[in-house]
Amino acid sequence: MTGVSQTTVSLVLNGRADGEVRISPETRDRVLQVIRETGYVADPAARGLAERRNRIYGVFTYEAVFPAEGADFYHPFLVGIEECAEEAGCDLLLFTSAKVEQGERRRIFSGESRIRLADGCVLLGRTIDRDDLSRLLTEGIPFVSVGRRDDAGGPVPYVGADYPPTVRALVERAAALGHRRMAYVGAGKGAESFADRLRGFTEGVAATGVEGLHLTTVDGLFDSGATAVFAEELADGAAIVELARARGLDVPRDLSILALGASTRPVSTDIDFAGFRIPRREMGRRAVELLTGVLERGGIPQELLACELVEGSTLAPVPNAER
Amino acid sequence: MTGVSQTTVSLVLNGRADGEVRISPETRDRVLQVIRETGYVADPAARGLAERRNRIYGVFTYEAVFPAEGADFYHPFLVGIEECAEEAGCDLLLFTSAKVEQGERRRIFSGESRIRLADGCVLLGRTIDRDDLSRLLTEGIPFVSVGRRDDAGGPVPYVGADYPPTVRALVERAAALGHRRMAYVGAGKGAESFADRLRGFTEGVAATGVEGLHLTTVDGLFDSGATAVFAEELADGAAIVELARARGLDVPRDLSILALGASTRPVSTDIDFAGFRIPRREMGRRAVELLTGVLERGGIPQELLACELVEGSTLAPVPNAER
DNA sequence: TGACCGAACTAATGCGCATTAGCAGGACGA
DNA sequence: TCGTCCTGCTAATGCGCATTAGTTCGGTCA
Repeated sequence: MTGVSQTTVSLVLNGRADGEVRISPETRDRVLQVIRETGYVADPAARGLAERRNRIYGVFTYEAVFPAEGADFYHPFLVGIEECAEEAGCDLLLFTSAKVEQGERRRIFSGESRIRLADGCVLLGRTIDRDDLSRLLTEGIPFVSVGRRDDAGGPVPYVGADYPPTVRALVERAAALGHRRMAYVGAGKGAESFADRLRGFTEGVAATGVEGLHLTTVDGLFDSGATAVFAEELADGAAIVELARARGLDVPRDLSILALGASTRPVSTDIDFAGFRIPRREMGRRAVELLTGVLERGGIPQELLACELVEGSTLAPVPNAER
Repeated sequence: MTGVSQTTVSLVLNGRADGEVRISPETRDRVLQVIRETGYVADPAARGLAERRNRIYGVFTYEAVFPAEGADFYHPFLVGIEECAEEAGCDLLLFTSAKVEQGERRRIFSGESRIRLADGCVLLGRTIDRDDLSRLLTEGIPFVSVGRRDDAGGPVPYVGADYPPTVRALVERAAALGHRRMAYVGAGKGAESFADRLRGFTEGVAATGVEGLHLTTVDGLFDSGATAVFAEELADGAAIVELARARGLDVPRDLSILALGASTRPVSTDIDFAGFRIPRREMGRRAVELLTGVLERGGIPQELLACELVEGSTLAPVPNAER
């Protein structure tokens, strides 16, 4: 339509009137005019193939991004991810095609993995398959995990929540209120986040010189003599409160309960737990920022963000305690 | 590595051992073996370029897909969309790059529209720009709107909620309870959904022979003598309840209030309104199904799904009414 | 007048795949 | 012995762009 070559249009479209190549202003205007009239837009797929980048950030989750029911642990992360992707001018790709079989959870590398459609990828999940992680590393696919991850055949890029000092601070806070016997209820392993929380608890106990117990389940909790309980997740905390009340105990007068972070399981409680706030939105934002950095400069970023302590109403001084 | 051509690998990869082309079982197995060993996966971008399809469904929303605050009107739609995309084996692309300027809402065609990255697109929004719609039509981009849309230079493919008969049924229900003077509060235009609700109200009023008023705002509502109020949105209903109570009115004893569908605005109320349930999840699912149909067979599907009436606790008989 | 140069473009190539046409070689029938 | 057909494969092309290496043409200068 303009009588110029495809090359010229491409050049004009990308504003490449710099040193190497030159286009006369008249030609440029003419091309731009036609582009405006016809509403021509370069095919992003072809552009991506040639440029070797698609301006797409992938978001991988093992479960549905949009959960059908109730409280959504991952939502705040996604809010941050979307905000930051918007600023970066990238689209977000949700790997909904990664379903394996009915009932099974998604897999990053399942058959025709379409992960390479994205320039890079943000990984979301309480745990992430170690094989998936190590394959991502060996294949050199740029990614950032939301949540700290142990090495998987090499260091994993992540932005996590800094649980150990946070939990430790909570232990110290409880100790300052006179608690001398505390219990951590939860696996303390499996997910990195659980291990980190238990570690913080252990450190805090050591630092304050109080007695610390680690119980895998609530069994024996009420006979343990603990006056402060650290629940691994919010849902655990809610369950413990229920049990305590059923035994006629008052929370926090008779028993203090601290919930370590939000819950990855659906839970409905309006208890204002003492504990901390995971900076989920910030983590999402930061993950995208780090991913952008990885794409531009490479590297294996590893960051931990501080959690904000929450006063709550489930932590009280030990009555008649000798301070 | 196998000593065969790229063509052969492509053929094996796609299981194209049918009529036209044939590959000997030995060769096939050898190729598959190497594929398994190396973990080779075809580049989806190149594949997309050649195949002219990406197995990506786009999701366009004018606001953030993951809203930062509170109640999320669009979430249930997205649940359905994700479910169905998963079944179709497609990935979902969120057009987060479509941001124009700080504070402005997204636009479908802004500069470098990347919408063609998707094979087709699902549109979500209370209203959708008419120019955007008509351009989608003229450019022949496959899409399905969630929510009925008026023609925009041609019929628009959509799956909507069937408001008119639903609202009409509510009017009849109110009439059966003795209400003889009813008011519709809301613009009744702007969005197709509002127009449809008002239309249903008007039809219902005509069919039952009661008096019907249309008020754009709540001004004058309490002097109108209406005993049943139809609020255009949930948020309006909540506001009206507040106002009524402030005037010392009891809902529903003194005034019945019906909320027409959920709210596109954030609202926090735990009132169990009489009204109906918009089948949002189903609409999301159906939109993806229809989009798949459009991609395979073309056409302009237009569907309306029935809404389920909700009994609620804000609709009561008129006291001392002559039935 | 011819060598040289820069400005303004374009031809050609490649990105990594899918697809089509065609080729080599063996079997088979006449 | 030759033509034909079938099997099993590959060369070549194109998808729509970005990019590189020219090419053309009109000055400029010696």
